[in-house]
Amino acid sequence: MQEDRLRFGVHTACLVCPLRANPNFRDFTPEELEFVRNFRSGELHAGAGTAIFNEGSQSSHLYTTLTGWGFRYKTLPDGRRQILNYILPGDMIGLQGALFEEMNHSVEALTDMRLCVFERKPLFSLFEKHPGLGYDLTWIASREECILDEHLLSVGQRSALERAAYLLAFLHHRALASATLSTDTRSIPITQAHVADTLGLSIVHTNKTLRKLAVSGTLRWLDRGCEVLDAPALQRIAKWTPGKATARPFL
Amino acid sequence: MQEDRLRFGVHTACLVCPLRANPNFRDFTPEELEFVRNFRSGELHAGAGTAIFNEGSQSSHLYTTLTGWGFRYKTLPDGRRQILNYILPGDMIGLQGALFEEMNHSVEALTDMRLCVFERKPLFSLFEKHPGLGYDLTWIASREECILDEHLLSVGQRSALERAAYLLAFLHHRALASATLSTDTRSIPITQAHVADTLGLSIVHTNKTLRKLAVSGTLRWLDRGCEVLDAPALQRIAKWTPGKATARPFL
DNA sequence: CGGATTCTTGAGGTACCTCAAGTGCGGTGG
DNA sequence: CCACCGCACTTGAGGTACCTCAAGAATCCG
Repeated sequence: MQEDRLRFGVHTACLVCPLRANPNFRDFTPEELEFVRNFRSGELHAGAGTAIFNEGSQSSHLYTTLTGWGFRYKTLPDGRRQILNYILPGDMIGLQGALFEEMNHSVEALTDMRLCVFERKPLFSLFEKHPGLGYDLTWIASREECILDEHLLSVGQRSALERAAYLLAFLHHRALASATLSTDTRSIPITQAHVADTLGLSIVHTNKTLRKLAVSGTLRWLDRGCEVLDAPALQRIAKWTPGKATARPFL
Repeated sequence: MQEDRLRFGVHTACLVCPLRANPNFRDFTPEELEFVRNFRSGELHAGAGTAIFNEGSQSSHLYTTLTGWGFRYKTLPDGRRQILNYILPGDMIGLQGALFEEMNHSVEALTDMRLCVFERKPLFSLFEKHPGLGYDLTWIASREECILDEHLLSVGQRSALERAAYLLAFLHHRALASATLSTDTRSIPITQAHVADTLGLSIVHTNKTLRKLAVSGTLRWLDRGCEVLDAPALQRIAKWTPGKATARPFL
């Protein structure tokens, strides 16, 4: 929450961008790379627990996640919180704030995060000069929509057990796809309170539900984290299968 | 559901497009209008109840809604259905199908609909030749994302009464914004089964909840339709306020 | 007029909630 | 070093919001 945990770092070149090394992401043409390098205005470090965006605020920046985990959420006036989606390396943050007047959701860092910073203003020139990148932005927005569709199906129709299984299968799948699990701690860095606020369940019931999954051997709960042991079993319980992955655009 | 209720109509010019006459939508430049006219490949009439897209299918077309109501939904293997969002005049259908391999939701017509048909293939040239229209597509995808965020908050955190109030306030607001209420029948053309599948509630409980709203005088339920009598009251119950409207892009 | 669909209402069940207490761990300060 | 605190997780007991089953009334359609 503390603003002082946000700090801007040195202007590292895109050439050493950890995302470009990842085969899950698509390559830029040299011209595109050059444009993005200029578009980019710096790097930001956000400590775990830091607020990156607040609902209702205006923003002159947008970010691409380089490392770390975060989440998007909305709240009701009385404090009820709904987590909308999680943010992993390669994900863009704040596109809504760049297109509309203000953000209508908040973003918080789950772990320490490294973010690539872009100015909001030259966004339109991106569409003018590099139609391919404009296309990518539409692609990115559409992909987020797909994920939200699936979450809505989950919260609206699935039982507590199915929902929990879906969420962890989903996060596990995404972590693998952005190659954060193999390199990093191998566990998903969330608390049961996060799971509860994602699934629309109480913390108590979330705990009992996760316990069931743990005794069935499909996952293991650690302190403030979860390790998925049997992803196919979780997918079967949730009646969910991940979509086929294609080379993702980013930035 | 019957395919024979889908029929392609004559190629009416964009010049008489009912959306362009609506002040809620933004104007095209003459060049953009000319491009869109060529991009457009015809018009489609879909009868009430017709399936326009099916989850998992591939599509070579995308549509913009000219008149009528529809809805997007996903289902689980055992038949549970989640309605994701409603489709009104000016809304685009099938963008996901154009960007990804296949559709991951279905679309069905709620009333008779008139749709403007576009080919999927020349979509990229839209980004190349008219950056402004490419920007608009990103805007449109982002707006859908905003709506889904709010729905997710609703289904995950709001009580049955709040959810119902939110949904009807939301639909009422959208109908006004696309000017379908004043001209048309003035009522929202859905059944209580649709409301139930949107809110993640059973039909029985949905009925009892809507009844409460009806006796409090905020709405009236007609046969297969709903008339909103006191939109501000619904918004207060739901703890929701519509975002400020700006001139919307379309096509 | 009959059949299908939608809406309505009651009665009983259950999945999830709230309240309440207790454990274990990591961090902080004396 | 230990005492303390706060946070995350755990577990039990009782309550309630919503569900399922069932049946009836109203409306539309062929």
